[in-house]
Amino acid sequence: MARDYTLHRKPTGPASGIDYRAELNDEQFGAVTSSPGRALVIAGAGSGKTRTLTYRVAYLLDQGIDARHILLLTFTNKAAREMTERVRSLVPHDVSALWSGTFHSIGNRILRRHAEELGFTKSFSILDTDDQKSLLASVVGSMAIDTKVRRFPKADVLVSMFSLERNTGEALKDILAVRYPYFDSWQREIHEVRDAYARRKQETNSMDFDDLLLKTLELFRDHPDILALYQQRFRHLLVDEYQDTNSVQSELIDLLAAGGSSVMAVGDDAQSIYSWRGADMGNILSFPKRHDGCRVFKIETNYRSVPEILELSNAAIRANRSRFEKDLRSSREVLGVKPALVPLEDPSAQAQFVAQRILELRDEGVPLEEMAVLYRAHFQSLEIQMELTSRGIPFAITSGLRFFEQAHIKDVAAFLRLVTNRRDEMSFKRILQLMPGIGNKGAEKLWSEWRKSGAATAEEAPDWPAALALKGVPKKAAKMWEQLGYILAEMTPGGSFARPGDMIYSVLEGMYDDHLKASYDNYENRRSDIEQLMAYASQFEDILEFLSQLSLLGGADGEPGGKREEQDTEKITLSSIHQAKGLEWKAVFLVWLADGAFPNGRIIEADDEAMMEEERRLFYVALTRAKDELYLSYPLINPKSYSGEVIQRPSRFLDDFPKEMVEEWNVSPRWGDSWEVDEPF
DNA sequence: TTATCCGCTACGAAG
DNA sequence: TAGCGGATAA
Repeated sequence: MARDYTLHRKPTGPASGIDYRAELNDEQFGAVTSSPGRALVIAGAGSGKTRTLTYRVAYLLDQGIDARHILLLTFTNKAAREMTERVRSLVPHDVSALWSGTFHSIGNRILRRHAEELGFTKSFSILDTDDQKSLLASVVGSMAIDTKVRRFPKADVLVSMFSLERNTGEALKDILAVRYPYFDSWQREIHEVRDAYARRKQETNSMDFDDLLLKTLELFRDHPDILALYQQRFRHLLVDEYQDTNSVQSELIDLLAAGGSSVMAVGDDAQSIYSWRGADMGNILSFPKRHDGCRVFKIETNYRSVPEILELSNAAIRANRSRFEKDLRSSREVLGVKPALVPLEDPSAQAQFVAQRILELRDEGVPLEEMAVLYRAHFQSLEIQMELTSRGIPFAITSGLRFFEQAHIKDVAAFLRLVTNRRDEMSFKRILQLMPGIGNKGAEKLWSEWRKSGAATAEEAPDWPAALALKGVPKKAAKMWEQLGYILAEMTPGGSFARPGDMIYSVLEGMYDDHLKASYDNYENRRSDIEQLMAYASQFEDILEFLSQLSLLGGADGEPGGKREEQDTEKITLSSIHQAKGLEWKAVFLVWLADGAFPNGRIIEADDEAMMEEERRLFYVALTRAKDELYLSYPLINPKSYSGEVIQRPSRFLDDFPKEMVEEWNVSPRWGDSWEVDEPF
């Protein structure tokens, strides 16, 4: 017989004194102050979703809930950071015990604590897409598959196949049949590659991004005692962007909630744009069914956009068949200016138009911070970047290549990964291939020597220079090889780990700086990137935490360091629509609205209704980012298309709303001068 | 086996 | 235009 006993912890702080009634509208108030239990909040674009969630956290704290009982899950690091900050500024409570983060980062946190139960050590490495590709290439290479006779899927295709399988829970066989019929004849081999890949990850003590979710789920399923631990701890679960959860994420929540915790899931079906990584709108639709006594709150007042923009958005999304009927009402006054529809001759004219209009808006008093250029895919920002640069307009771009995915950053990180996880095959080989005379094959050989030597799996820290006495080191590499021993020894003084920042210093000065000078023409840039990384690293005491952050933080919102002076200067934002989700600006330029660019050509070809509807939701997300002014533009000709000069059709999404909702601008060039914009009135 | 050069192709979104 | 795979030189 167990006895229930309650531990009364001292309250984490005084009441916040927030007047919830006054600071929230009725719809928000209802959700924020709802009693514990299960709740689904359907919150339209711009309706104060973040506000609702952060006030909910504040409300829970005010009710005397211990911060450590709250788990706040988001999809992006930026959202996590923003919410934590807003909560911090809202309440006087100490919230350091509150867990908030992306699903992946929370998974990582849990897995580090219990890695042993799954046959890993807590210093497991995290493989990014790049590492996954190399590992898969190595797996395929070792399997004697004759890729010459018939085309075998390339590593990046394999990555998406396996990822889709794991994130949707569908069988690989079915995924192949439906999405990759042309590889169906390789079915047996693909399954073998998948299994060998899983074994290699285990052997090398590494997890990929999908593992961070799936292994957490596995941990909970196979270890009821551990699950119970977290069920007890997290009495209040809050999930942002619930419509974008995939089967693994939704199951994780359901499992955690099964112990009787409260759950508040917030989302908007019209903004579900991640099905390509397994997101399933069905999760939000069936949420009330899966959770007993679930209450549904709808928040439909839009505070963001003027009626002209909101009506256009509503009309655009209405073209989708599968959606909840929902009409957002704008709380704002009619502005009297319609969104602009701007056809332009070609991409460079489009870039010039955007740049010129940005300057005009700034003269009218709109700060650069309040403007954004959005596009479907990163490469579509190229001309605009060049134009802004040449006109001296400062911009911040959420770049396609993340900071930590650049080769030189990954090279340096490989050293740190290797000292924390000596079974890290990818890092070991990566370091070796920096040396002259060692390529793919050489690295492979030395890796197996290294494994044979036993140092890879030894319990205690190796004497590095001695441990590296391996057979088969080419003469050309001998000098650097010796140097490597010293560097690794320096990184692990007395068998413990040096500080992350010092480790990077050792790598840079001990060896990598020479490599940079020898291999790249932009040595200075790369060196300063690494110095930036060093500065960022010195905020960390714990090497494992630093490496986790490096893998989990996108350069998009977490560019390490970020030059301080630059942060003060006013900048306009360039961003993909996916990354713009949840953000807002006074003026938004949505560019490249041409069929084939947006909607994306592959989706047009696929001729799949569901995919097209998701694309349209993406369009909707873009439109609803704008508060006051919206410019929809497209180039008529694409001269840089690889099939030569191509005349483009305007995006089919532009047909989804009546022409009267926009004002068409005729832009004509004036030569020898800047472009002139003829406004109809 | 590695390093380099050259022609050909494809150009999606994120943790 | 970069990023590759294949061919060739070292």
